[in-house]
Amino acid sequence: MTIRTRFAPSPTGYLHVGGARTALFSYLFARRHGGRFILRIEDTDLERSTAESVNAILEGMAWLGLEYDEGPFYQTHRFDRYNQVIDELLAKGLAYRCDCPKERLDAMREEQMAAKLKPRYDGLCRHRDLDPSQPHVIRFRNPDTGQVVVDDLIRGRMAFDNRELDDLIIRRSDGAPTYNLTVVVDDADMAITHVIRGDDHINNTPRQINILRALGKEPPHYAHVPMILGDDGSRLSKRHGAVSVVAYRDQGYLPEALLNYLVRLGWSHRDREIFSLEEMVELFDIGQVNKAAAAFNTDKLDWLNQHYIQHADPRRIAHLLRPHLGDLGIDPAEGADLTAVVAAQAARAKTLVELARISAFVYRDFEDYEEGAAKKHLRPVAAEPLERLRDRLDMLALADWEPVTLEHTVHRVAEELGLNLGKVAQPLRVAVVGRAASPGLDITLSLVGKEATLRRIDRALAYIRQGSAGV
RNA sequence: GCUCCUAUCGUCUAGUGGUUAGGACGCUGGCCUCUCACGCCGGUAACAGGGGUUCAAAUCCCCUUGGGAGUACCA
Repeated sequence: MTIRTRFAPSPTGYLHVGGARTALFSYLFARRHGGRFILRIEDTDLERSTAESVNAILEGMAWLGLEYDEGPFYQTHRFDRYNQVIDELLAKGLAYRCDCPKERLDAMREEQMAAKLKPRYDGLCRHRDLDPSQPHVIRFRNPDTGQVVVDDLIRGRMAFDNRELDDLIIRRSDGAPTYNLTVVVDDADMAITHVIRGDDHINNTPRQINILRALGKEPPHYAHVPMILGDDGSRLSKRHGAVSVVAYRDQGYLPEALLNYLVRLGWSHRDREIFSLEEMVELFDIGQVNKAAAAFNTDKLDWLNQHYIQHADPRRIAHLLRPHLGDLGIDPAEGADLTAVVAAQAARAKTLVELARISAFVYRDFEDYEEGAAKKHLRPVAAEPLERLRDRLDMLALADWEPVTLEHTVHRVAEELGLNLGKVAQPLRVAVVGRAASPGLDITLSLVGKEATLRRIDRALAYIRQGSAGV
């Protein structure tokens, strides 16, 4: 039998990292076993579902590269089917109409809570024969004895007593079916073999199995993956910074970094940390997934992102970097080859945003010197080496403006002046970059170009003289 | 409240009765070095508590405590 899994988000917000991980696990499990991965949009809550959310989810999935084989299916397109099932349950006496007013239900709940009981519908309408033309909801007649046993792929055996459950509503008074009914009908109709979802659904599982059995279907296998918590161990929310997958993209994270981070949240393979999507597919084992919730740690995500920026094809990174440079008002077409810039800078940035920020100097003169750097390196003693550098560099032909010659020039100036290389290199670096950190000077100068280099050295010399005059 | 799930370094995890409790991020010492990174070498730090079972428990059982979820005409 072909393995079939599904990701079934409800479009009431963006695709967040917890949902993305659930989707990833579901995707990996299907791919690992040569099965099919299905996307289903659970939009039966007409009030809260939006088209924007659907788009955000689709966009997030596409960015991560989690391709689905079937779908997206929309539950709102399947109301006829749900009603057909509900009518069938009604006809078999496995469901019934109920017109209990909200006030009665609320009062009952309060009484039960006060008596330290679990709030449950008391089944008042179970044996009443209501007029279908009057407003009503449909409730599922849940078995009231016995228990439901679930052999969860992640948690092992879980048992629930039927007497803890009550008769849940499967169709609202407005005629719209509810989640616990639709999910069961769809999973059965779509021949889902493995339901992989967040563990917030554990408590729904026995109800769904009961409905499934009433329909004469065999339940699928279940795997409930734990939730993702915020940095501080509390429930993940906006307060913890980015939670939406697309927001990570906008902040300069690579999809492979986020996927790698998410897969290691709850799953591991020996001592290994780096996994491509293909490697995950090859090695993933749902039974190996951790049972406990995991806290999201941005530091580790940053480390992975830096790793991937560093090891990816610089041409691809260059392409992805363009919009971030654009955000800084820079068009890299008007300067050094962006791929060369990426090759020089990749090891220095945790995100593409940072990469753009530390590379801006290649394409335009910086605004101000970094305070500490100027104070330390652009002092009067730096004037002589800078002047000498300016002369020597000016003498270089444009054709000689390349790393080897440039490095040689800087070394020669240091020797001539009898100075440590650092006394020459650092003032030059601050003069050209504006800060005390950059790639090797040979590369840095070659990227910046002759004209801008000389211009910036002049600017630094003026800065030094101005500073001395003020003392 | 009730039901269910859950518990190894700060964080992510390895571990399935016998280990000096391993790795990774972070932090930190050093090497490399024209700076910053990268890289390399080293250090820091954990079995929530209490009872059992066993020759032997991080591993099995029970209780407590902590964390999470559900308890809707949300999904």
